[in-house]
Amino acid sequence: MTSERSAPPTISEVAIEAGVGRSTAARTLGGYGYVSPELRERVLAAADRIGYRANALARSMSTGVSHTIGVIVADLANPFFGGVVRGISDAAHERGSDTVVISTNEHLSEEVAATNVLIDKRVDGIIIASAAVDAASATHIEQARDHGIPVVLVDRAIPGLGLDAVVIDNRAAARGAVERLIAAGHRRIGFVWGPPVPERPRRRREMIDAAARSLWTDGERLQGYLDALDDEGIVFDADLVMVGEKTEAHALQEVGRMLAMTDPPTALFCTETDALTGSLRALREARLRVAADVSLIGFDDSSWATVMEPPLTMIEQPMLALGTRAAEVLFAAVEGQDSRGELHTLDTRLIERESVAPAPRL
Amino acid sequence: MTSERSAPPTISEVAIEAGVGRSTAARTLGGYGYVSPELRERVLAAADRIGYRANALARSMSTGVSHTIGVIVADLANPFFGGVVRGISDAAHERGSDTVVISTNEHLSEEVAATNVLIDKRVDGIIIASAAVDAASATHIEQARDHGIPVVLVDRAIPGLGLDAVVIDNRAAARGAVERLIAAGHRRIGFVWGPPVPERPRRRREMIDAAARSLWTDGERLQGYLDALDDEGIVFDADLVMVGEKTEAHALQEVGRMLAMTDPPTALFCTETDALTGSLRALREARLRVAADVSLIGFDDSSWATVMEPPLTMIEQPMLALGTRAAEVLFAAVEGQDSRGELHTLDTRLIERESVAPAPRL
DNA sequence: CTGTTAGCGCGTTCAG
DNA sequence: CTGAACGCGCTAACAG
Repeated sequence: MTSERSAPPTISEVAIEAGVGRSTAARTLGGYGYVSPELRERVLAAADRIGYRANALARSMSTGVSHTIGVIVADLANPFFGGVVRGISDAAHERGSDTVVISTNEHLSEEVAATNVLIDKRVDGIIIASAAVDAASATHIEQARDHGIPVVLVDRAIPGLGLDAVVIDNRAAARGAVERLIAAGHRRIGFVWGPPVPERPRRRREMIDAAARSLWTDGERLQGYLDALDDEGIVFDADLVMVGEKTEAHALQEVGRMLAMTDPPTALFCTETDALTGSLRALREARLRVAADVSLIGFDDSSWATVMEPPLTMIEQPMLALGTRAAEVLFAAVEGQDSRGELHTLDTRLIERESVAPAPRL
Repeated sequence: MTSERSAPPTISEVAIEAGVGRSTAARTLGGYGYVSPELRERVLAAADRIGYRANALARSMSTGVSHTIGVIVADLANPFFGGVVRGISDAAHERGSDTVVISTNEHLSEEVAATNVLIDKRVDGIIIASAAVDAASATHIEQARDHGIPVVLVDRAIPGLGLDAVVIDNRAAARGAVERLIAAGHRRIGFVWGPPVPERPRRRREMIDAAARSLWTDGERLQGYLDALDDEGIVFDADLVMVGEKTEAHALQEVGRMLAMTDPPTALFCTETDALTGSLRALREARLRVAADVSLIGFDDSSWATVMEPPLTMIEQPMLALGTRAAEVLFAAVEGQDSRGELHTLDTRLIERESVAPAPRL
């Protein structure tokens, strides 16, 4: 109602309008130092009369804190990351900070660029679900720390780097799910979403290494799968793990291949949402029913798992909690508590529904 | 490898390290003005020797542009908004800007606070899926404009405010879906996700107004539903529209109520994802099958709609495109083009699958 | 308790 | 083509 599009009012203009010195205005508006009730009133009145809003940039310049944290994930449109980021931003908001989010498409180069941008913007801290799999490929993270910016990892840990990480126990979760399948009598269990390599590794070790090289969580989940197999003395069959591009389309193809084997899997463990939908489509194409013909357990509980026919047994990840916890750990670091790269592990839950049935008799 | 945790290096330190004047360093590092190749080299070398990174805050102070845009949505964890925000941030990234996102839980008060924060941070522009339903409740948006910050609306328009908005044609989309149902012979069609009022309005006008008062999209979709009914001369039955809290649990309850009527709906039009899952659960509880017993069309195509049994017919919204388009419109405004509050309408698509079957004979 | 003064790090005149 | 000086809006020590 006042100005048209001139420069926003500054604290000096408020001071003039109120007829006081700059710093008196600054003190009341900035909420620090002492100022008499009368002047205080005058300043406040003047401020909103001319529509004053503090310039947070200028404030950050002086104080050195931006009240902004940075978040780097692979893809914000992925509901998992959407949930995590929401958790982070809620916790940040509670502490008076805002959140800038950058998606990297799982490319390390974009992650490095994103980190630099956040350093430039002088964010107070960074939370990152990194595509880096070892310390060697995480120099950009150390660079942030060199600039005095605390970093905490979320969803994915990076071994060897002394960094705090908030994660779930992927290995134990996977193991639990596969054990559930084995308990139902299954011995041929497909693993959907394996290492993204063109050539199928034949040896266990190679398989795990290949998976881990791509993504920390992938390696852990595959490990858990093997743990369960080992415990029950089931021999590992490399042909039962999906290999290649991690897309729904390719999962469809790989599961189709498995189903066509002479000794096909009677159960499937899907480590990701797209792996699950791909598997479901493969079953449909093969005219096989969930549970009745092939049992199934998925990762990342989604609302729709409930309304499927039959309802799907899933491993639930606490997405929001991963985010809020990561933010809490970050703020602790921002406030000076330097910690020794702990691994903060949150619980998962196997939600049993009806997609696991007893294995068919031989 | 160099500093421990001292203050980040400034441009002056680079100048000293390179043995040149401050502004020579500033010119090469800032990429403006002329500087001899030799000195240029020296400066660059010195810069990365001491790990210099420009302070974007200081730069913004001088230039007045922050290379940051703000986004306000109801809930980032909602896959729809996740997609929209991803689209926005991709487009912004392409133009060298970053994105700070704030969730408001659909509360106007939080939206106002969020707007103020963004004004304070001097973002270059704001994109907002507003909870405001009319100009009177959107004063915070005008305030942003008063501060010279362009604003564009996404997903939801606000009538009466001369603001650019990037939306889909909700009314036409809803109408198309309902017409499809009518074409299949249905005449008793339930509308799931109606006005969130405790008391069920009996008159059409009241019903629409109640819906529109809560959310612009809700009003439009209900209008489209009525348009289709009118066209085919089907009488409106207030008992076929859900009323009350917009949650999956309540949808379950309301659809259960409809199904128990003496003249129950033979088809359901669900305007939201949670409305859809709620409806699906209600059908399951009533031991009714999708298509065979009750036809169904949903809004917001999701990957899982494909793997349901039967696959679901859905209205697809271009989430990413909504975002990228909104960002483009915003940047046009940032660069000075002032436009006259246009409505940018993107296309939706009715994806026909198998959840619509002919209505049962009477 | 209030006003004055000096920076924060960078962009941008303006002389040399 | 290079270096010195001033200002962006605010905080923070300092006198009065």
